[in-house]
Amino acid sequence: MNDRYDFKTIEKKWQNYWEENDTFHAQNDYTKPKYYALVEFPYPSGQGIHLGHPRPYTAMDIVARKRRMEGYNVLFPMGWDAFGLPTENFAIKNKIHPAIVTRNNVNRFRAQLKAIGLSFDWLREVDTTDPDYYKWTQWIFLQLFKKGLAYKKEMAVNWCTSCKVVLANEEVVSGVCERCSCEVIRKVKSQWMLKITQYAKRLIDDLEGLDYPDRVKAGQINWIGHSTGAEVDFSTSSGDTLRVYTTRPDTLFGATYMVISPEHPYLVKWESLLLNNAEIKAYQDASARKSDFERTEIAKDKTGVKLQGVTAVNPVNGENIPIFISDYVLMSYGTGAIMAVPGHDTRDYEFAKAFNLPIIEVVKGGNIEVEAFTDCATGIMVNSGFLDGLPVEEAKAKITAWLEEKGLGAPKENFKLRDWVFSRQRYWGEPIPIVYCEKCGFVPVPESQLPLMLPEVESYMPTDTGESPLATLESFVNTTCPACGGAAKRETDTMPQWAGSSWYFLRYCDPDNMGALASKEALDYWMGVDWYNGGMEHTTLHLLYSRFWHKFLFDIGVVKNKEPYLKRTSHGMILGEDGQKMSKSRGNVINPDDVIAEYGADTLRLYEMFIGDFEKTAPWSQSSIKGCKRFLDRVFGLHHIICYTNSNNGDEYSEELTVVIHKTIKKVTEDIEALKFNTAIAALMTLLNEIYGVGRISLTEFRTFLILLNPFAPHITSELFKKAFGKFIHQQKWVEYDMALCVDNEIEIAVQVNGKVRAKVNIPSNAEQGDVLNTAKSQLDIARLIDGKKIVKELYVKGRLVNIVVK
RNA sequence: GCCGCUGUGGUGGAAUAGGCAGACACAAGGGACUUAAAAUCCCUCGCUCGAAAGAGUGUACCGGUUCAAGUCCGGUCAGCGGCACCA
Repeated sequence: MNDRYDFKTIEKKWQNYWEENDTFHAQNDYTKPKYYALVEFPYPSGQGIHLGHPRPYTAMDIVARKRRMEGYNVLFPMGWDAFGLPTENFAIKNKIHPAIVTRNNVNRFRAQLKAIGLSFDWLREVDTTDPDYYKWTQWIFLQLFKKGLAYKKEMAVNWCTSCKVVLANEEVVSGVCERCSCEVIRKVKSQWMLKITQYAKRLIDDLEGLDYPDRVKAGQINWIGHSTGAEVDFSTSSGDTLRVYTTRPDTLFGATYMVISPEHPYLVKWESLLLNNAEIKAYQDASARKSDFERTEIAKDKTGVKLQGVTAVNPVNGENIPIFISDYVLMSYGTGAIMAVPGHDTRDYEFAKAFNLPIIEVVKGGNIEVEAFTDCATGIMVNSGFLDGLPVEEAKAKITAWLEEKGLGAPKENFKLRDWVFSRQRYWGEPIPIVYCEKCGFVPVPESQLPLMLPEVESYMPTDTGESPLATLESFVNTTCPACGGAAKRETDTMPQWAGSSWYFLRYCDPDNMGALASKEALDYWMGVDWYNGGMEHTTLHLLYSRFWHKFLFDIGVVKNKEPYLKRTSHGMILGEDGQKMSKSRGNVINPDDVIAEYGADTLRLYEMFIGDFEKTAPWSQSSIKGCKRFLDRVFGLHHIICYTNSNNGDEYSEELTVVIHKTIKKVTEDIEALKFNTAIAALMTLLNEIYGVGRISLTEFRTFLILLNPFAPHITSELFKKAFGKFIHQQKWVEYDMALCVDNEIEIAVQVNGKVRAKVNIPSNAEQGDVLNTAKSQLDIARLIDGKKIVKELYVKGRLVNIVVK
């Protein structure tokens, strides 16, 4: 036998075997216990996979392979989130149809993933750009529309000047486009919206009981931004009332002015009463021109204009107070109007200082000469009439009840979450299946006509008017109204990339179903996803969107679980060798294809898992990976020391290895579940070192070792197992350990005097405390140290150490 | 500002539930084998003093609790990620 492990041949051989035999195809055998392991499907970019892809994929592959050996019917699928801008931009630039670009990219991705030896069920592959798939994306949209959760609205949207496309708030990062880093401005457009806000409360509440990392839950809760308070009506001199939302109704006595958003309809309605319309108009224009980002960037200096000609009345004390417009009040949150309490709100304080407005202390505890006092926990009400002397929380309840009684206000909860802007003016997305008829309004395309196919166009270029390229296609646009049969026009916007990924995990359950997004039986059996691993960057995007869609599908009876994912984990990023994010511009990109060519897929897998804590970022190292290669070469070399005769130990392990093997089984079994792949591998390395220390390995031991290593390094273990046992390792059962055999008979413990280790002694692991202490004290080093001293305390921590405290 | 997280050798990182800090690797140094190199094998490897035995010291910093603290508590500093005029 050649001593060097020929990974190129062997890995290819097993990949071919798995492929030809559909080894990892999940059968719809509903009698077996199921396990659904899911990883986020990739966007098949033109660059192929990068080193970040194999990390989560290998991790869940390890879980999937282990689960199969544990007897589960495992669904571990893969697909392509293939609609999207980069493909479209590439298509425009190179004059190739985006569908062809997609097909090429997908083929490359698939080949690359297969070369890693991932045990995906390739018979269940899905592609969001496949009409048989997006038919159901459109179908879900229609259900949303029918339930009033999809609506069209004229609104200021985030407009990327380079992509010429509307972006969701979530896609705007620091004022620039998440994808191209170009400027994002505000532009008024008519957009399809999804009412995710209607699910805001449930999206928070149902997080309870889900096995998600706290940082993910906290991220979503923050993003949804729930608050409770009250709405209060302020009468004004126009005769109209202005309604405000406040989380601090207790401070109502301290409200010395009001501020409304520059876009507030009050300004239009009462324009005739206002004496300084020119000034107001100038301010409105200035803030309209600012992007959301600019508006929040200059947060430091408060600006605004006082309305001349109208005033408001504070409902609790009847005081006349001025009304301002300022862009620190957003029309999109609450009522677009606030009562300003400068004594107890930092922003109001700044504004009051800038405009020299009165500041009244109504909560005692701080120093409002210096800054606003905002602490709700310790403050006591003052200067507040019937609220005086109450703690803040009691005052909130009392004033809210009072307002309700007087008909001036009511309790109210609010969310920062906004509805989901669902329109994109691009070609490469799912057409929105809606027809606009002058007579009937927005009419859904009949479900029997789905999929509404993406038509062929001459050019995919977005138009300068901001319309989708589909708008230039008269044969597509002009149609008849499904309701009245009259002339009508099709919607030409397409869906955002998040649409297809909001339900793809359902399609995997039954990917070829032509009559439903998946059969009821398949969904009932496979859902929910038992373990979903993916990136932190999707906390407020994909993860939130898909939870929303799933809840909707639950409400209309399509799925039986109100939550799609039972358990969510997140992996850390792989950085370049310089500790920076890998990027072409930094020149620190390492190509997985090259790594596989040089070291093999098993080594890549092993190193990706060994590199560090799975949940944290880790820098790649071209030299550290060699350790994993060496390990596998040494595993291959085990055939030199196999004891084939093996006559006297049957199913048992040898005396020298029994404990370390049981310990390793326990460690690997538990560490995989806890995402501690790095220490699981370390334990296998330790075991291998022990085996080489002993100098021989029995077939039973070899078998156990290979099974433990198999999820991490499936190719080499499949080969060695087949050679040694003539069987397939993926058909074996996972190995078990005996707790009683995880401890050595004799163990070494530390002996401390006053908390410092002064000696080590060997004791039987089951020794009694008294015997251990006597042994410890009889040690020369210890006897010397405690001689003549008074023993204050003696402790024995079983199996660990002895501590003798002396004075 | 708010929320979440992190800080351990030359490097990546270990350390159960408060119980021997540095597992497992990488790099480095020394040695064996080799004409030589690669590969492989053996040894050393936190820091200070010491030839060694050994002693002292050490988990960002300051303090506390404890027989015992990387781990728990209080405070400080530094860094990372997310949100950010949300009333």
